[in-house]
Amino acid sequence: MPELPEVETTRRGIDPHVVGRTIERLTVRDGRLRWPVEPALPRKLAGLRIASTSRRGKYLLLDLGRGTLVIHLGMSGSLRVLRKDEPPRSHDHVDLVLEGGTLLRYRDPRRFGCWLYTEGDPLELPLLAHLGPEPLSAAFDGGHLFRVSRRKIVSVKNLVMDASIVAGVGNIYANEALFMAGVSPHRKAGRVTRAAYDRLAAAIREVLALSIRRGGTTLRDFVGGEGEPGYFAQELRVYEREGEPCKACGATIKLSRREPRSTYHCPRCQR
DNA sequence: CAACGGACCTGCCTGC
DNA sequence: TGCAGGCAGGTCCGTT
Repeated sequence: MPELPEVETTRRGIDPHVVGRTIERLTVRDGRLRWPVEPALPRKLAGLRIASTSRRGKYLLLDLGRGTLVIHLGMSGSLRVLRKDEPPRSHDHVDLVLEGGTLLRYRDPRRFGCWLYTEGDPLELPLLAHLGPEPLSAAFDGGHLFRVSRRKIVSVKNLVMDASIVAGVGNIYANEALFMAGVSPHRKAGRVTRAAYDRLAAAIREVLALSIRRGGTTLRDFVGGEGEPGYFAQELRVYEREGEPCKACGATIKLSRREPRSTYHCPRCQR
């Protein structure tokens, strides 16, 4: 479910409710996530204070002073701030109970997410260390995409969805950014020009930033930290618009399932 | 090393 | 109505 804008929306939603708060306890109802939640985690977290929140790609980081909690929402995860007496529902696998009447509740039906804790530098975890630049940082631009794509035969869409190339771009925003840049998702990455990569990098930044301003994209079940849906779905130009007219030229939006993920594009606007 | 497919899960929708 | 099949916002890992 969540790509970078949804994770950032979640971070912004929970931040004012959790920063400065002390962890009373961690309740793990079902620790069978992507990697099992370590049994010692509740003991390690109790009494620690949340100093700040941050994000790297689609990973959410809670700085606890002594260590860092690293949370990923997988395909179906969400985090919400709730009152402590709110009864848990199905798939509410983890509660971070805070002093003062609130808790941070993690729901993840598919259990593709994770809760990890490290006392070292979280950015040096193998999971995070190989991530490419943050798309909203100065380190990410068309030159970067051009350099890392030479001689590659994967499609340009698969290239920008590779987290080691650029962090946080998933299927929705890859489709949207390629449309905005006028680049066909099916082109081989190594054959895309420098000028097209300049447009694509700009489009990626633009679409992510705009979606964050809209609170992310809610297609089915995404909610931010305060339970609110995101409103970017109404601005999608190609994603899940198969058979509908292109908003720019009127041509029919095409869907291809020949790639691992559904790929939408306008055959007239994107070359 | 790059590229690909399978794997991990549940829910929801479609079509027979 | 039931059930099989396909699909969904992610991404690691093993095999070519």
